[in-house]
Amino acid sequence: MTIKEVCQKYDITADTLRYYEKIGVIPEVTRTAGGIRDYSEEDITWVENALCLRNAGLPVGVIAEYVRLYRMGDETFVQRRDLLVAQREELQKQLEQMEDALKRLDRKIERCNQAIESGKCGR
Amino acid sequence: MTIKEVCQKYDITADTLRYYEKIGVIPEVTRTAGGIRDYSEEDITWVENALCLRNAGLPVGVIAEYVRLYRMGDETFVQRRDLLVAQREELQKQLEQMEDALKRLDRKIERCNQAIESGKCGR
DNA sequence: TTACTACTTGGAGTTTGCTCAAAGTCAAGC
DNA sequence: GCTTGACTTTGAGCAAACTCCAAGTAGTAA
Repeated sequence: MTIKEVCQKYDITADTLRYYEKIGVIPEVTRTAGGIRDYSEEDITWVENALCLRNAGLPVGVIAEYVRLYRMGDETFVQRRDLLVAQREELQKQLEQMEDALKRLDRKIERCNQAIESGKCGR
Repeated sequence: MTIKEVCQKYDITADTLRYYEKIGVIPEVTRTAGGIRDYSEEDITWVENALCLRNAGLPVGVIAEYVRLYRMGDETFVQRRDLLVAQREELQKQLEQMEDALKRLDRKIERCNQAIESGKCGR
């Protein structure tokens, strides 16, 4: 799969894909004889992993660190778990804050709607 | 309430509070005769509002726009509601992505734990 | 009055995460 | 063989959200 196909599939730019590879958010991608990226199934899986975690707000440095540990093999299971657990906690905290904000937005929306319905809007 | 007390209360820096005021994320704060900020109850409520929405990831520009509309009075209920609803949708989407990521982390953590328990770790 | 500290402002600097540009390389079609 | 277009690299540039700094002022304590 070419870089173009991958970025169309996931709606990201080729620059971002190359950037992720450069900083280790995904491992080095398979290349053709000519040096052109040719994403394998496994490469794609790494891309999906990276996008999922990035969309959830995990810093690229943390994801890169996880990938680095993963590629070091079986000795790093404990470190990997510790990293993952720490990120899980961060994410959980973030989720709670977002639920708070959602409630706050809902209350505000409700108040706006009441004002609009009661004809208050625009005097 | 002085700026120092406010930033201790909410664990943010005075620079951030001044920055929020400057860009309109909170309205202009009450001052003493000498020009020093003296946060009123209402000012504090605005600070809490700003922090809640910021912690949930809303851009400062959007929060500032809401504050601007709010201060324009009753004519802006419809615009305010539209802004809030749009942000609510963003937030909802983000929440779903984070839940996905949480599941992904949990699966990874589980796999690490199994490897660790089965003595695979460290050979 | 004189220190001293905490505040003030405006503006520059930092970090994160991309994003773009320049210059060169590769592969396919004519 | 030559052109074309998509790829390659390196490095600079950019936006968001702070964060820090310098220079000045305000209020208190001795």
